[in-house]
Amino acid sequence: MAASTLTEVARLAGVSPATASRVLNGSARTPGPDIADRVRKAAESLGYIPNAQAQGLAKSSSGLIGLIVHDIADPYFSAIARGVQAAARDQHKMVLLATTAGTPDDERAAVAAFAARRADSIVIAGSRSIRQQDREGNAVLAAELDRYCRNGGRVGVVGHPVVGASAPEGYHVVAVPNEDLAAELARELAAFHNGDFVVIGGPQGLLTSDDRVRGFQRGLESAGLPPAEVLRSGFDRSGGYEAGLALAKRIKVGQSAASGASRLCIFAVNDVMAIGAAAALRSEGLRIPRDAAIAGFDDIETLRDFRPALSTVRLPLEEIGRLAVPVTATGGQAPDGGTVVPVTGQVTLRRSTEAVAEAAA
Amino acid sequence: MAASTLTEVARLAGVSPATASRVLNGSARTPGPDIADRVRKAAESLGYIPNAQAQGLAKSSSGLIGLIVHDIADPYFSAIARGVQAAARDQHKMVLLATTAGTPDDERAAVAAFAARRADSIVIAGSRSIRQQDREGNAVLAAELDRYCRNGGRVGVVGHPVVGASAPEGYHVVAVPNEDLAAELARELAAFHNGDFVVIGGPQGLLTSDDRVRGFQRGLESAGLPPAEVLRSGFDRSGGYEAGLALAKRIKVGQSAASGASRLCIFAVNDVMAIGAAAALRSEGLRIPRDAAIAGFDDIETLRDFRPALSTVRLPLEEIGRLAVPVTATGGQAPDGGTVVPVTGQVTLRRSTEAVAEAAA
DNA sequence: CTGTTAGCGCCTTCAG
DNA sequence: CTGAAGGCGCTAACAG
Repeated sequence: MAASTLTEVARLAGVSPATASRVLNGSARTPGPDIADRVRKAAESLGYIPNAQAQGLAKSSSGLIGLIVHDIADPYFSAIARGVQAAARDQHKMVLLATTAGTPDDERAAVAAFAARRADSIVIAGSRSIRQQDREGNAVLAAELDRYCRNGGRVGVVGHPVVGASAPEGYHVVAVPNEDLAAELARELAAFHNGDFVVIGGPQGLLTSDDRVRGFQRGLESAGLPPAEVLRSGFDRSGGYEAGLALAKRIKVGQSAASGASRLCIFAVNDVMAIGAAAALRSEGLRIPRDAAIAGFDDIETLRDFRPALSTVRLPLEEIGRLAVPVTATGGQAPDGGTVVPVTGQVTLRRSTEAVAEAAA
Repeated sequence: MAASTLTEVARLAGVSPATASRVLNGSARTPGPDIADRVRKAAESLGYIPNAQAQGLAKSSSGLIGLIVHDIADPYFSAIARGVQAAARDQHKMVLLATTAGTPDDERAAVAAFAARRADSIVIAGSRSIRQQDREGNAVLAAELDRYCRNGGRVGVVGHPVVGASAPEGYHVVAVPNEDLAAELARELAAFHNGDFVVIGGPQGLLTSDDRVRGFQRGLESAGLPPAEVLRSGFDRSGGYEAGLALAKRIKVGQSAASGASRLCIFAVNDVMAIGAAAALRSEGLRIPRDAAIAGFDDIETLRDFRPALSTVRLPLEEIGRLAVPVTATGGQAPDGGTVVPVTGQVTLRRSTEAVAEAAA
């Protein structure tokens, strides 16, 4: 027993399918009140549910928003996803989810799949990469996106424009001032921290990571300090953990050697990495902020109860997700192309970078 | 410039649409090697992307899996979502996301929307509720789901069967032994904890919460202990926080009064609540496990670095998500109806419930 | 093995 | 204000 169709409803109501369509789905004006009522009753009694596929085919639009993330279980992405979901709801659309682990080729496939489903818009949340190994992948992805745009699709990007994209009018980007915020963080830390600085960065070429590293260095410089050493690792917790392990050894050596060894200040380019690094230090018997200061970036909600409270840069993740959804021409003007929406964050210093009594050693 | 269609590809290749369809999309056997090649080239050069809506309409199936969660930013749900996503990928399907805050009426709407899109299956991850205020909502939801099943849809449910559902063959449930696991947790805690027990439960009527509370009480009983007092609060962090605040006051009073006041052991019915409660205690100057022991449930990954490490019951969340996706008849047998897949968890005792040196006070 | 003919369910001109 | 007709892009029975 398949779901009932519009035609069945129309027959039951004794009207034509066209009329039924007009009353049940948004048309100019609902026909004669009495007729309309009859149709609605018929629909009700049959438990009629319009076939969105058919509607989409006929109108060539789907009410779908495609969302691409690296990993939906990563709190950074799930926070953004919440925002996207909220925006989708406001637009009376649904969210189609794709996870790609950041692989350009998977992303391309996701875009193609979204295009196949005639998604009204696509939101790409993952950080862009310009690693050598991703060169070709990026090009193909850009081509796919361009085509999607040319066919009338809208794409929203969090953070950076898509590398190599060239359909100017289709892209909408939420610009996160990663570099500036990282610089500010560095300056604020430099104001009272007087030991060395170390950065735990993600893989070189990951734009978000690169921006934050660059910004941090710039901040140090503007505070009259030399650039920090940069450790490279994975952009996730385990990356932070590994780097943390390496740093822990170094710290311990330093402590046992010169008694004047200064306390290290570690900046991990995102909170999850920072937590990993902190866990590593702890596992080596070191304590924060006593033996080292540490700061992250993002201000992940789930991590706010972490102790010592993590210094970080607060990003309005949910808002970012909401803003990343392009406004498709539903009512008024045609969607303006090439939009850039700026958001801002806030340096948030907490316990993990507090100064400690000098006489620790 | 709309995307190119199969007909265009066929024309360019000099064959009929049917033939083109056969080679480009999965049919019995790809026609003549030479023809096939020609078609593929044509498709390539046009950048042809099949219109999934049209395919769906023709085949009446969509390659979509609907996922319903309370909140995608909640780590419990995002972990499950990751599993669902993985299963979807294996089935070459995409995930449609809906978030409902647990409101039966929103859930009903989501089911209807999924049905409209002809989702091949629907996964409901949120806890069921039998609160009085949800009675009617549940009934309507059940009706909607039943209808969806009758029309050939498959539904997978995490935890409990849908309240009031009655299309036996369509439902597939991943059975989480919440009650048994909570009982085991209680027994293990009772083995070495000798103070009072308190439970921070979610709203009465939330099945998952109820099960865990009941199980915990049963475990205490089997250990020869009286039942624990149960505090009711929201099923989220702030619920745990509020309850924690109340408990903190109580603990402090107890400590200042009789010197023999025993240490409380708090069981919050999920990790997020436990973290909230712990934060509350801390904000009142209390320390864990010194002033109170605390345990949660779920073993949320992001929370594993929390200190003191939280005792909890490990649930294979991602696996649960993966298992919750009904296997639709893609290759072999018709999907077996009314399946119940059991999963299991594991009591995991950590620092937050450790015994402390007696002479704390 | 390929081409032709019908729809899938709906929306949207166009007549009446 | 309503009904009839055509088509959205594709697949699935039939013919040839």
